[in-house]
Amino acid sequence: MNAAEHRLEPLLRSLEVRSNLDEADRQALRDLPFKVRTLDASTYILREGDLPESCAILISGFAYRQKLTGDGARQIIALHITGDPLDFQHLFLDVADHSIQMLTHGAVAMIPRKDIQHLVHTRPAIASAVVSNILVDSSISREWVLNVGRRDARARLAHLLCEFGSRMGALGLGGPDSCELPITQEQLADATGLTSVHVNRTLKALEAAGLIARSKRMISFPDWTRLREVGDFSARYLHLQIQESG
Amino acid sequence: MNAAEHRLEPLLRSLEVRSNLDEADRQALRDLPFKVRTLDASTYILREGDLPESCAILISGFAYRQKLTGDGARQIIALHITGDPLDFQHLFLDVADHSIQMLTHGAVAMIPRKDIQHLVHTRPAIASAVVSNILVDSSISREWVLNVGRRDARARLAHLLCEFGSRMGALGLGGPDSCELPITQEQLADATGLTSVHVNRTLKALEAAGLIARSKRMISFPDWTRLREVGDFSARYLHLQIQESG
DNA sequence: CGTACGTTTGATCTTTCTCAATAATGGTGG
DNA sequence: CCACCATTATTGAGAAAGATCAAACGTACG
Repeated sequence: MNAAEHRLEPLLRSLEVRSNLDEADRQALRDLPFKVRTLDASTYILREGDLPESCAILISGFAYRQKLTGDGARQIIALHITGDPLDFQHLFLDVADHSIQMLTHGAVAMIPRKDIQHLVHTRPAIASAVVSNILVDSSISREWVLNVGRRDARARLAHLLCEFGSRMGALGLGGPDSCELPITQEQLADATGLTSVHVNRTLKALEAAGLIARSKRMISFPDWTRLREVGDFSARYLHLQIQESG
Repeated sequence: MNAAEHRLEPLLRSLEVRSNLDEADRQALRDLPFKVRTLDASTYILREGDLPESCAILISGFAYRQKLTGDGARQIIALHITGDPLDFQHLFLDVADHSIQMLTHGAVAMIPRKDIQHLVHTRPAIASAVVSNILVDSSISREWVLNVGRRDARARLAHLLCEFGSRMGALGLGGPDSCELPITQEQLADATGLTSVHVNRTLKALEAAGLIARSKRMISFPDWTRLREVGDFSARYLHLQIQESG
């Protein structure tokens, strides 16, 4: 990363995956006031029940959304990567209905609600980008319901990995056949509605079948085509403007 | 229902559950051009891959959203009741990423995209109501991920029934302890990620425990408090302005 | 070099699925 | 109103995916 790069540049890249902004829109976004908070892994960005007054944008690292059942079981609801807006929801709703936590060390830009609201009201292209972002998050949630509800462990994990790889690829993070995946097997279990033990066994099976390879916090996809088949993955629901191989 | 009632009145009631509209907003909505389509149960309103040019509002009956896996397993992603907008998503995105079907016989009002878009651009309160509706659907999807991913069959079904009862109650459809539930056990299975056989057994168990009672297409809740406990249900994620007992 | 966290493995148990058959139920034409 | 058909609900028996419990193994880091 260019040391002099504007801190909100990842947000622009993320929005421009799906929406067209002109130079004035881009500049208006760059001119937003914001505070950067550097956060360690597992720090809460937002807690269920909060009434946030500013909007968090993930400008480096990874994060996730989660909900808990009454008896403490955890479900990860979404994964987020550098550039993702985490909080557009609270431009329109008051109470947070879920929590957001850092997955890795990273940084977040906090932008006052009213400043983004002002841009949304004055710049149609930005309003459209904001709502599109909200809608794509919503589409991903629906796909997760299908994934958790109707696919077996093998397909479920393969699908999750395909989604992650595709989204990383669309943002230019990670090469065509490998990317960073800094997540524990327990978190993977919480994202897929499985047990960490079963995730471990299923991951090993995928690896033995030559569909993935793991090392440290990286994952690679030696046979992307077959991984997509196994995971029953089609990228349509991600609404990427350029439909890629994944 | 008043025979002379405007056909879009259910939409107004639905939006006003969460958003404040003034009389001019209401009139602008009533003045929208639309065509009514009467539809039988299981008719498709929208298919995955479509590029809809108009926006469907459910003005009577029930509908559901669904996605299919590659090998034909079905997951119901959302249930919709009279008054629900089914298609606000396509004011901003082009390709449908899931299908919508009628659950019962009913009717839909089709409003041209551009006419709603015009209202959204000129009436902030309507824009806010539209986006809030989208966000609440999104919140419900997240809760469904948790429900399907981390609750056992008993809790999962109880939760779904609580959600349905609460939403019906919020719209004034159905009394405090019973409402219409015109859904087969197979559809209930597809909504919860279970099998119809298991849904049947679980439903009977809930009934034997005195938590629900079924007859024809009605369901009643003899012990709402305990049903909420069993279903681990809290209505926060529905973002109802008036927090009710459910 | 020890502690904490994450991964891996084995053995056993449970929930839920699958397969298969039977009973209700609702709607239809006569 | 009745006989018939299609759909939906119910029940039983057996199988399987995944959970649970418990322990050992690696690895990073202070």
